[in-house]
Amino acid sequence: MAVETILVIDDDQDLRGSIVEILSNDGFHAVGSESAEAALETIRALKPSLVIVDNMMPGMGGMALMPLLKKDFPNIRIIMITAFSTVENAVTAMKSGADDYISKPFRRDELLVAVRRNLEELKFTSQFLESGMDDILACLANQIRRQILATLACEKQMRFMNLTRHLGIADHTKVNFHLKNLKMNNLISQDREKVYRLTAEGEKMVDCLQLLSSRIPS
Amino acid sequence: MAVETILVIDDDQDLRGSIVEILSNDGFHAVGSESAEAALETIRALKPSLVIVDNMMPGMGGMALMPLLKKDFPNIRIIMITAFSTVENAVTAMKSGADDYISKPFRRDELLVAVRRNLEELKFTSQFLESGMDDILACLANQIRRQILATLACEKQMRFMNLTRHLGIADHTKVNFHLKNLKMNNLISQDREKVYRLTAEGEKMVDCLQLLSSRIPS
DNA sequence: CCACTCTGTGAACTGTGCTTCACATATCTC
DNA sequence: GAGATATGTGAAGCACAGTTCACAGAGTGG
Repeated sequence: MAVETILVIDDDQDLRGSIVEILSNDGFHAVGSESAEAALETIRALKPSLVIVDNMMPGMGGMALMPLLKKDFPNIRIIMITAFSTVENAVTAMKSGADDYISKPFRRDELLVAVRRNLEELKFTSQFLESGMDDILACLANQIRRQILATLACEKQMRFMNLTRHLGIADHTKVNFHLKNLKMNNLISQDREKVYRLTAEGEKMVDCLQLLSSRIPS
Repeated sequence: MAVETILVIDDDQDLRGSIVEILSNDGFHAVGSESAEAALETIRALKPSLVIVDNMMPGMGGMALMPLLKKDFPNIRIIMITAFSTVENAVTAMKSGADDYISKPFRRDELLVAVRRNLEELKFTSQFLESGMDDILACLANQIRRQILATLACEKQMRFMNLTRHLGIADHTKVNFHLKNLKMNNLISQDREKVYRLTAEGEKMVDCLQLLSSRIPS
């Protein structure tokens, strides 16, 4: 999370150099690549957050590169440089998978604005991809587990069979199954005396659930 | 959600009557029942929020009633009246599934405090059982669906194939599957021009997810 | 009109989450 | 120490979510 790396792909060395320079001066870690083919390796090595690519290049153009890129690195943002400011170019750029585009010729601040905007959006969307998210949400998407959390939030601590009776569930192994799940997700813990409690994270989730339930239309 | 209904089960008519009176005077809708057997029908009919039951009764005692009750109506709270204030009685009461207990003899305010506390906790825990909760959370517990939500939150509106390319997913039918799911849960909508957008509820969920992700430890 | 993209449906397959049952160890109580 | 209760494991089965594939009507552009 140090500095954002940006890869600039353009066969025109002058343009490429000047883009890299502009970005570098603005505090980004910018790297250039003179062809799409060469870029693929660089991307694999550097894992840039953002790629700026010219759509008109000898060999593989930007249009062809983008599907490949999106497929292997879905969370890399792509800004395409289109030849001239025509609606048509813009549309085709977006259609082939670009997240944004700028048209030649562009000013320094046009470039920087586009870059910053896309990095912002990237930060926003990548929040939703955080690894733990799936597990936590799947864990919460079960009535019994939420009931357990709610109960522990009220009673602070509880033993196994006590909890089972409290929930009115006949089969204790069923409760055990869900307790294990909650434990795996670090929402509850069990001390030496076998007493179950909410963890700090568990309490946070209880808060979140309360907030969520207040937002769900009845 | 009008007035909370409370069922009082006690074979002692004097005690039962006075409890019902105390509760009624405090604004609750209190009903009496003279045996556990008779109570079961009343419960089925009235769906009370809370049941107050004496554990020493001819016929089925409170102890025997509670597992039955919890099984059929897991979200009814049970307060047990124990004969005398002994630790032993309290423990066995809780062990057999009571949510709370009061010991004879008790004062008016002891009763009311216990009733209010349990109704509070009931309100809290029943939030977590809301029907829509399972569906929404299960819907959010999927990376692709969250990605779609995030994308729509950024771009406001998007067509099908545009979205598909943006996500970098090769198989469009896969995206379609998740879109359908999101639509079913009213998080996104589609107008006549086939443009997908977040619904109001979808936007709320995006907010919730953002909040959630900030609370999950990296 | 032909070709191509867009948008979507339905069926087959697969993995996994949840439940249930049978059984195994502790732990407590008398 | 014997019997009950508490706590937990592991395997079998079921249902369902997610993926993939084959296909099809609707639009669109040349």
